Amino acid sequence: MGRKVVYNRTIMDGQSISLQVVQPEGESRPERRDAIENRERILATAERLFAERGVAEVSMAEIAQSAGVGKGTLYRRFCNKGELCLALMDSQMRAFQDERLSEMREMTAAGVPYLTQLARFLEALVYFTRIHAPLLREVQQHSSALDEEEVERPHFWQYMTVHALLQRAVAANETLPDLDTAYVAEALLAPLEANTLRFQVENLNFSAERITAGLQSLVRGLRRAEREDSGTG
Amino acid sequence: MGRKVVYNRTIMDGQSISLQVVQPEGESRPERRDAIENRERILATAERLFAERGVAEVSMAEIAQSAGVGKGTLYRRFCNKGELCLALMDSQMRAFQDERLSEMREMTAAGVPYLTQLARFLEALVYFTRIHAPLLREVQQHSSALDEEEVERPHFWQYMTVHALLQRAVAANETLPDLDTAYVAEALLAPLEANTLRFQVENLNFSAERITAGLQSLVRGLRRAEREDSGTG
DNA sequence: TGTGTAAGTGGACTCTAGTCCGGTTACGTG
DNA sequence: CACGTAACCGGACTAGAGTCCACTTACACA
Repeated sequence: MGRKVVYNRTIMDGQSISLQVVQPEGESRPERRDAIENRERILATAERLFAERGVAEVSMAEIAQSAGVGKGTLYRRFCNKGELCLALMDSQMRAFQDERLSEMREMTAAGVPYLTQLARFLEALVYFTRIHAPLLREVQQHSSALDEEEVERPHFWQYMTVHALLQRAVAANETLPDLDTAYVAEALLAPLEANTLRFQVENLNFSAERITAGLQSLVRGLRRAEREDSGTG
Repeated sequence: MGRKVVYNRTIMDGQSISLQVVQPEGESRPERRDAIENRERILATAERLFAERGVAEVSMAEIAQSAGVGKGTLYRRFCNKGELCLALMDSQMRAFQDERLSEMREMTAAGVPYLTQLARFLEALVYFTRIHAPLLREVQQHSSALDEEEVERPHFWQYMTVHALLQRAVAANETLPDLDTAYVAEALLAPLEANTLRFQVENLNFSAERITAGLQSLVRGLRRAEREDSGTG
């Protein structure tokens, strides 16, 4: 029942940001050669079939058959369809994380306010999520079912990042001091859930720019009004 | 493929709020007696089984069998499990809508700002959603799959309400004038999606009070800063 | 090079959602 | 009361997700 693959996670401590990669190959024995070949064939096949007909229209059985393996083999590597989808995005998710982290380091070095960094992060996330929405939908569908191990859920690092930025914004006096950073992080990420975003883009015809602007207006609302501190004591 | 039951919807036009109930019995022929009996037996059975073992643990086949009808009969009434769940909540959803509408009328009459009304609406919605989360999860799971007829999706009235309140807040000069009310309404409701709320309550141990407070801080952020209008032109 | 064993493999199996369709029955109409 | 028809009914059927388990094989070690 536990997941077979452990993905990388972003770790942001109080002072700095680091990327910690946890790989399954750190274990005792290396993967068997035939297993590696099969895994790669599975991924290549899934990618091709998904591209041809869409993620939702391709069954796990079909992927297995097309890849020339049995269902048992497929499920040994990927507990469910979501995990397979996650694996297909893995390198792009790593790249995205790396880009965000270095961008934030640069902005921090340049003295850009944390709330501005947050707005920028959300903007980037809008584009990333929109592009990968079909795969992410599958991923999130399955991860929401798992109660245990929230830390391992694929988008925990998004939450970590937003939360850390909010905490720093509070520490830097950019917001009201009693902001509930943990909840607000959840609330800001909720409209970026793949399903929700897809609905907004495809059914409501919201553009990515419009969504970004809307999120930024919410972030701006967190800002302590500049004249407030000279007001009623 | 179309839905068998049409539920009530809240209609908020520019000036007033009204509740429009659309009932299937407005059609040509009344329902057959045996059909009515079966429907009631199905609903009672489903309610009992859900209470005993949880919504997710009860299959449609089991409901049909326990109610003494075939699967075909069950699906004739309720296109999917979500619709069945929706039917089980119907009276309570109507009551909730009525309460909100009359509350808002009173508040408007008393001159309560629209953003305050919005905060109050979201608070009530937190409690409602939390209580009905198991059923709502099923409902939302299915409605997100349907692309067409967004107007009919069960929570459209929530969106309508929030959107209308935001529009009035803009008109009443309570917010910045360029607020994207359509998007912000979506964004404020996203963290109240049943799945999301359940995760926050059960896995993160957020209390309803905490969630309400967090949402209120976001709503407060929409408020135009009081001293702003005397500032830079 | 032989061997033990843990990892890998395939496909039959279960479980559930949802569809289909031939037979049945309530009920408005004459 | 007879009758036509549209609504109703039940259960067999399809299809997909995920599980299970007996069989096979790579590979570390002797």
